[in-house]
Amino acid sequence: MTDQATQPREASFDALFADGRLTVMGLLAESFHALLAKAGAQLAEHGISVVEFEVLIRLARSPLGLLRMTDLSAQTSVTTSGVTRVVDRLQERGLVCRQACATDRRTTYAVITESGRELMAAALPGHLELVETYLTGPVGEAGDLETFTAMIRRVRDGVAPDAAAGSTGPLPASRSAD
Amino acid sequence: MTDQATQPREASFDALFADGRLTVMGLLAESFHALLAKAGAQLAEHGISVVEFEVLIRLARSPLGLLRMTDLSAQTSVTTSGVTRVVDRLQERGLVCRQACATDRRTTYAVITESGRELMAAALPGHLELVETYLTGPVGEAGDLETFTAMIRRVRDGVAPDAAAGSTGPLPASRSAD
DNA sequence: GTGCAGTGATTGCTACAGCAAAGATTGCAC
DNA sequence: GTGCAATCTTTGCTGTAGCAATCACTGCAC
Repeated sequence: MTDQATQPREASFDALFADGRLTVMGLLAESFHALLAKAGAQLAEHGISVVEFEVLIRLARSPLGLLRMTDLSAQTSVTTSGVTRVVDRLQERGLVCRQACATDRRTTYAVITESGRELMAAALPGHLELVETYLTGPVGEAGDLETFTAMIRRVRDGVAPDAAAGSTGPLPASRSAD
Repeated sequence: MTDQATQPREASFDALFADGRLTVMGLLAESFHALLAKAGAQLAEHGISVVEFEVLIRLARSPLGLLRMTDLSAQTSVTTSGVTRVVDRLQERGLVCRQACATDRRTTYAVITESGRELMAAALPGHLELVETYLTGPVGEAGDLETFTAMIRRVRDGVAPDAAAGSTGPLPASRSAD
């Protein structure tokens, strides 16, 4: 019989693990995960989580401060059931409220409240500073930030084309979504 | 009552949301999230999840095909309790096994089995192809892949310096969340 | 040897998110 | 008007991951 433990590792097998693509993917995973952890710790000081921040920022950016639950889901990489529960939590804290749609009784709008806007105004500067410190700053030091943005946008367009399209609905989606 | 919906948005408030840093962070989040979803769907065909893949690949890359639970945790952005359960699942499927350490009875090694290596050999080519299609390919089209790698490595070094260093070594006197 | 601080792995508890199903409503075909 | 497919949201169930506590062991001081 052949020696089981050490034998089966052919050169072609090991070579797979040396692939540069794996390195890039690994670096991206480590970076993003750590970035989220930092952001999460900072946002926790304001009493919200990363996904809650994500929902609030979409609402705050929306012209009328409201979005349909479905659109929130499309814009935030959270499923519709997830949005239901996130909005539940935010509503309990008075950061958003639900509002019925006058023309279609199936749809529910999530609306950011004054309190929600205040929290965003308090949390955003620190968040931007963090992004500057750990993402855009280092990127700029190793190359051109605009180039990086173009690269990552290209990736996004390829892997999540739906996210690039503007949010559907009655609201004027002005520029290409970012 | 005061006009709740439209009044409180000063120019300086809106300006925060137009910040380019938010755009880059958003693009990165969408890209990475979608990338993970694609990878997860593909790996599901092989019966494993993304974190299970992450653990298996670390073990497969390790010279002896084994790592201490703690080291696995350090290398995979999963907490030690998370590693315990992931290894539980993998062990039930015969992809890894636990092995006691001869010199320190506290430590447990996770060891990749022959079956685990076979699964990796089956899953890796498709995974690499996917990374090529959705990450390195598009990046290369929008610029230089080496530049991108340097940028993202710079980010990683800044935000997760521990991951860059070898897994061994005493923890630097650490203040965790800053 | 005994005691004690430090390290490694596991477990109880909890929170969160996805999937699939259900409930409610709409618009369309006839 | 009735029936039916599609749409929007919510809910039940389940799987997973983190935190903090616990158990086991080591190495050191005395």
